[in-house]
Amino acid sequence: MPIKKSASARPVKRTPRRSVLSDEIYEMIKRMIFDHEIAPGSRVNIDALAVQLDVSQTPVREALARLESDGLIAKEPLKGYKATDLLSLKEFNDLFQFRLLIEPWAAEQAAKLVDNTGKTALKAEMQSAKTALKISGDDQFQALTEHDARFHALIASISGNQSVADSYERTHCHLHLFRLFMANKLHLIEGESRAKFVQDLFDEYYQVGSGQLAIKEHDVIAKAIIDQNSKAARTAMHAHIESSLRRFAPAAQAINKK
Amino acid sequence: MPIKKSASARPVKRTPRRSVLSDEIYEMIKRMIFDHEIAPGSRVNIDALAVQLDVSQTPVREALARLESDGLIAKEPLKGYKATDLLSLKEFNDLFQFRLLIEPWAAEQAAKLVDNTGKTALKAEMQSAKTALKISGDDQFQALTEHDARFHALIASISGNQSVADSYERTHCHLHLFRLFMANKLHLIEGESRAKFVQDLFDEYYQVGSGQLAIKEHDVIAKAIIDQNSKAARTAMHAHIESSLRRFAPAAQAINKK
DNA sequence: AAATACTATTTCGTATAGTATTTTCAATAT
DNA sequence: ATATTGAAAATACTATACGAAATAGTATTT
Repeated sequence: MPIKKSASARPVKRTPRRSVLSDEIYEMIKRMIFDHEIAPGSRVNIDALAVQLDVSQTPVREALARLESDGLIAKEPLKGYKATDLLSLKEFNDLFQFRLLIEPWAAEQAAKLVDNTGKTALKAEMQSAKTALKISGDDQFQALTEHDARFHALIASISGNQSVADSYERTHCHLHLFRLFMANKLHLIEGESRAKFVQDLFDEYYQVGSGQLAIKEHDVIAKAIIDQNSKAARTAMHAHIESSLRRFAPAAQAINKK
Repeated sequence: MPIKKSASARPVKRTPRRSVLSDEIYEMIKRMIFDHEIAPGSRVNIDALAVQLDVSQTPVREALARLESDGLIAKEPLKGYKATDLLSLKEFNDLFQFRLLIEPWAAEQAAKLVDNTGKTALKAEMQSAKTALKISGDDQFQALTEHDARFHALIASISGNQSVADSYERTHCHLHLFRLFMANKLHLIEGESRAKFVQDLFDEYYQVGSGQLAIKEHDVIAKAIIDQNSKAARTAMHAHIESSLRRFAPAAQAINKK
């Protein structure tokens, strides 16, 4: 009786991979765009990227094709891929207008349809927000951004309408807003002599002050949904998005003015 | 006096390709999904597809990656791609609910912002609708579907909000609705003995009757926009989408009941 | 200085080989 | 009969090398 070849060849028999390389690469590249490792507007060379990530071109190409559909990477035929530019002021306003069309409705629906699972998830997400507030430095803004993304996606999901949830996800608004924030920050750092001072003010304004405010607004929304008060949920979401628009507008303007 | 060099040097040289192969393949595959050459829910074999289209796997993979982002193809890691299933009744309703959130607003904005270029484009599109009504048979439904897709996309574009326009395009609603229609038709053909009779009724209802009705509704919307009557445009668009929902609902129900 | 020609780089697509995983299907056991 | 098992086949995934075609940059000529 021969020894099982398959067993001897793969003695440990590692658990089957649940994801494929191209998916990981997709996430990696998205991450690189997220934190300016790939700067807005910069060229993306497939070869170089493949070498850098230590994979072949095949998964990189698939990832870039998906990122193009997502609107995070732009393709110019025969010239290559480049990271999309930062949001123009118009795109910024358009994006928030779009969110105003779907998110207040989503919050309203969520309040109508939420079940115990949804309520638990909402409470957990708000708990994670409180944790994020304890972090300090740049990481705090990133943590808050990620909470924000999850919070809004969660509500879209609880609304029960997949089309709405998908359309929200595909805006990648948290990614675009974070890029604006980072670009603004980098700009300030390289700026005049008062850069450090301005930066500190900026940090305080955006991270601590604004962060706490945003989370307070999230709290109102979450409570309204948990109370199944649909009108209050809609109103609170509307107010939150407009408030968020006002918070980010200076950064969007500064970048476009530059 | 020398002959214009740029003219003499270039004419022989064939015009540079404006698109790359993977884009053409993307369109081809989308087309194959559109008219059930790739049936809903069926597996998509990359190898076979590459052979069939007479290209290598690379452009096919890029196209499929994009189609997955579009939600037209689903990927299961290590198992491969498959065409998405037909819309469930819930997805169907969700989709129309989503459209109700953005399209009436888009029509309203379009009426406010439309310029002469937009008015001309709207008139041209309505003219093409009249032409489509003259076609007979199955092609008519396809022609009407394509007009419908262009009409709604045009209004979203005139609204000036790129986020809104993109989100509409990405629903690919005309594609999904056409697939529902075709599936229903195929189902009827393979059905009972009264199939032919029912089919004729169906044709008349959906193609001639419904087609003319849809175009009448488009006319109302187009006129409101051209008149820059924003409230009327919003109302007309809202009514049209609800009317369209009612027209397609029987097909969506029939398929889900099957 | 401007047009042209040439070179280098890069993108795009092909071809192929190898590995990992799923699927198929028949033999075996329950 | 049903379920389990295990090899074989099919398929998905990744790597790699190469070549054609377009673009970008440089040098040369007029």
